[in-house]
Amino acid sequence: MALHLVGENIDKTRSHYRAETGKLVQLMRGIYVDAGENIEATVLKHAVRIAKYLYPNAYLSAASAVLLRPTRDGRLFLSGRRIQRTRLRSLEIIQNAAPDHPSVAQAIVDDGMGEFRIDVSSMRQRFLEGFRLRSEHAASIDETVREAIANRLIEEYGSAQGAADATWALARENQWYREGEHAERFLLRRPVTAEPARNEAALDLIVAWHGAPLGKLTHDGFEWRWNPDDQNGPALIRRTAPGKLPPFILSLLPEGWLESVLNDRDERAMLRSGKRYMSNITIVERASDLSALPPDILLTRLNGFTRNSVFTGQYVGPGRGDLEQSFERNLAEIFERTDTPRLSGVQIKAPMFLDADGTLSPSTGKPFTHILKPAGTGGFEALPVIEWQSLALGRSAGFTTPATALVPMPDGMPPALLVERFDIRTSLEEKHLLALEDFCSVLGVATEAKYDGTMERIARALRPLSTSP
DNA sequence: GACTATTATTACGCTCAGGG
DNA sequence: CCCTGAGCGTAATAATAGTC
Repeated sequence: MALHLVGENIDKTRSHYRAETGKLVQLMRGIYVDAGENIEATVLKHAVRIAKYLYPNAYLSAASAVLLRPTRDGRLFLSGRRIQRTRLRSLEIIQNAAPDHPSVAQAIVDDGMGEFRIDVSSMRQRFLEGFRLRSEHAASIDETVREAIANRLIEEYGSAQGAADATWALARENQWYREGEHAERFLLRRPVTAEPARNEAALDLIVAWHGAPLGKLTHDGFEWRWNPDDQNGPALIRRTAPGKLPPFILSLLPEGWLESVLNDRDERAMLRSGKRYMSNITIVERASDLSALPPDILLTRLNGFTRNSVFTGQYVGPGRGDLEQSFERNLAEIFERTDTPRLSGVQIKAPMFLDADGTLSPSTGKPFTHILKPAGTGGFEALPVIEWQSLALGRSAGFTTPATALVPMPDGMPPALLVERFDIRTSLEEKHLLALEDFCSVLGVATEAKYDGTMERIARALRPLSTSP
């Protein structure tokens, strides 16, 4: 590792000591490089990382937003609150003042020291930046790059007029009227040449509900896009914040324990590593994958294998094993396969399948009919029993509750709670199709803010959506 | 762990080049 | 000739790397 940043991968005392003993060379306050290596090359290689370290609030703009590295002559373009020029050896970081409401997206950059995220100008923003007057940023966008951006915009918005309208919307917000006008003229004047430039990092996923495609979810390296198919069913997935993952999809993604177990870097990696989700949703890369996945249909009911609220079938899921291996690690292993359903929610849960002879096994490659909630550790051992108790109380008070049972667990573990899914079909002929949506996705609230809501807020959000308020 | 020195941030004023 | 926008410098202040 050739670059050392105080507060990121080295601490201030160590960096000072190593600089004093000649092992490191200080370039600027907080920025060090190995003394033995080619300093010029190191600076240029990690230019974006250095820029983010120095100016955490600025975003990459103009040519740098396209390249995600400095230009050939060593210039890196940022936009932020103020104008600032910083020179580090052969690298020049040029910052200009950002407009009031810039449109930025996140890009993922890997300079050999690991991936990190940085804000960059969106396509529309970049296009407008190219028409700024007397700006070095604008000059960095040459004719071919401008042409490429225009093509991407036309592709994204369907037509030159659509792209011009979208660009105008952003221009108006920032009072960049002159730039908006130039951009429109550029888009409408030129003959439309169809040369779809595809990004290697792009992702093209099919989202299906009960096995039938609902639409396409694409990621172009910067932003998510949701394109629904023509259909007459309910609009299950609404796109609220442009460029972001639709909240409905976001609410299906693993969180808490499962998220840490899967160890996926971001939403893209998560969606690529899993195929099956709650609410009868499948997300796959190829249409052929859809038919290969088992349909989630409830054929064996739990009450057939329950006596006195205790499960009487055979549990063949993961156990604790010998002392070395923990149950959580064994459970995590079933999620290594992409056809194991993913569950949202913070607690530990496992997707299970109950077959006709009462065998309860993980849903890997099998239908997902029941949810197993094992006991936690560190004071949460009794949670399944408490949850079972609450459901039983609710049932006797007249509430409709799903079928539940306590499952005796192997290796001396406390019992787990088994809950029957009520959102899946009970036969192939069944015409009722259900989907569940949590209020995070209805309200468009980040999953971290899950427990911050109020009843009033929920009621207000529900009223305009409901057909029988 | 506490003090010192450097740098980002902010506001404001000045200059320069285009445009009307 | 004036107005406007981009870029730069300066001074005061806040944050934190550097130093002991």
